[in-house]
Amino acid sequence: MQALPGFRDFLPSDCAARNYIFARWRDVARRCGFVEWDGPVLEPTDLYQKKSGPEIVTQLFNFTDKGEREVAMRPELTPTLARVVAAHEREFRKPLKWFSIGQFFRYEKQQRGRLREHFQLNCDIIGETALAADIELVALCIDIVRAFGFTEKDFVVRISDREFWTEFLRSQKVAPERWDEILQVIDKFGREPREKTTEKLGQLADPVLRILSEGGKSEKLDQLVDGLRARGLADFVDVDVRVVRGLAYYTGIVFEVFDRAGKFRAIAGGGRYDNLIEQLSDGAVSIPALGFAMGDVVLGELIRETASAREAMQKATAAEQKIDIYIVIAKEERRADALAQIQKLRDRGYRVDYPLAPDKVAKQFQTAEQLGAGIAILFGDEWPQVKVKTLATREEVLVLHDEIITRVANLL
RNA sequence: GUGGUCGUAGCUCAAUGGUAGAGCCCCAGAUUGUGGUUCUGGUUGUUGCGGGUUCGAGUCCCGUCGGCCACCCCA
Repeated sequence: MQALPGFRDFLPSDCAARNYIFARWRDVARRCGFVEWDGPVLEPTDLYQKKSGPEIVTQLFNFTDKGEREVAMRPELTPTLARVVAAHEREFRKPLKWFSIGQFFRYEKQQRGRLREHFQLNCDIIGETALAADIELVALCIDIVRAFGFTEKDFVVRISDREFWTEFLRSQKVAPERWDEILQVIDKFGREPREKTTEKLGQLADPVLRILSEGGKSEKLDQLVDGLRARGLADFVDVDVRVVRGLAYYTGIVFEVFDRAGKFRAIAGGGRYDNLIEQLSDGAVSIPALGFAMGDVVLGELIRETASAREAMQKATAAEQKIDIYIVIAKEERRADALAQIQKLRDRGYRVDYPLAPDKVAKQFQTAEQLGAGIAILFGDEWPQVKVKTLATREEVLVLHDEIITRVANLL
């Protein structure tokens, strides 16, 4: 038996890496004033079918439950967020700055960096129309990637604005019903043959291709970059109007994070979705919002393939997995005394381990070493004294058992 | 979902169509209370699974499942 395709087992080292990622996500988000929340892993399929665009539906991990309900494992958090905010927004002062770390699912053939399950950080700002919110969100996104040891040489945030395109389409007198379709074509630009793009755009082909090749400019995008420059983050961003993102609900600024080498899929992506909450609440609550998501899979790959980031992670996870004290029971008749001390040490907050079954002293020291213990305490013939050994220096001192705590406090 | 490619021990990989191996890991020892090194010994495989060709298949053919890559799509 093995795990289902696209689902991962997390062995201790994998879990350590995962916790390392979560810890940095959480730390930076909290540092920026975001508070953590979460929603259900299972949602009504309708939640996604209605508002996320038709593409998403074919890739849902969905089924009919025993109550004949059509349900789906959540593929993303934003629809849930919109629902929750619509229901509870009056309980909070605006703007809300919320983040969440959770597992998400999709049903599609897996590939590298693309599984059927992954963990994602979501950060959203709700109830603020000012561009300052967009700047804050992009800055947070940059700070989070930086927290893993990456620099402007390692990654870039490509920023665009859907309004840039909607204004263009309005100026070209294109019917609003066709906007989403044309944005999809722009999104695919570069992944599709040029002739196919031209054909789909029809008479819009010339102006659109001109913008795509010359690059677009807008006052809003300039202001956004200025805001980031004021924070010293301008080197992390590139304005690139080719970015529109696949989801239909985005209304303004959109952005994606890529590794500079272009080797991986997007590390993160997001944007403004000012109408989504109103749509999902059937017009009951109208409140602007924006957010981004960052997955653990691509980020983890980038960490493992970047020497500095990899070493930082290894150092942190090694330290996290180490224990403080290993208890060596040299004489089984001292086991009860050892356990009494173990309990005391653990109550003091030390990480303490010991052999569950009788074992040779040599083997016990080997185990102590392997577990990364700072010190070993040997219980044996010296009782009521014990030997406290600093493993790194091999120095050993005899202390009375009721002085262990103070001695240990000095050594660790 | 479509196409290509690969699948051998827990891991990394060997083996002209002719008896399935190595290293690492793990376990146990080196006269019984001291760890990173060393030495000795040991466990582990229906060669992913199921058919077929052949005197004989890990090796060739077909199917299937799984991994990887490209497409599709991207939250």
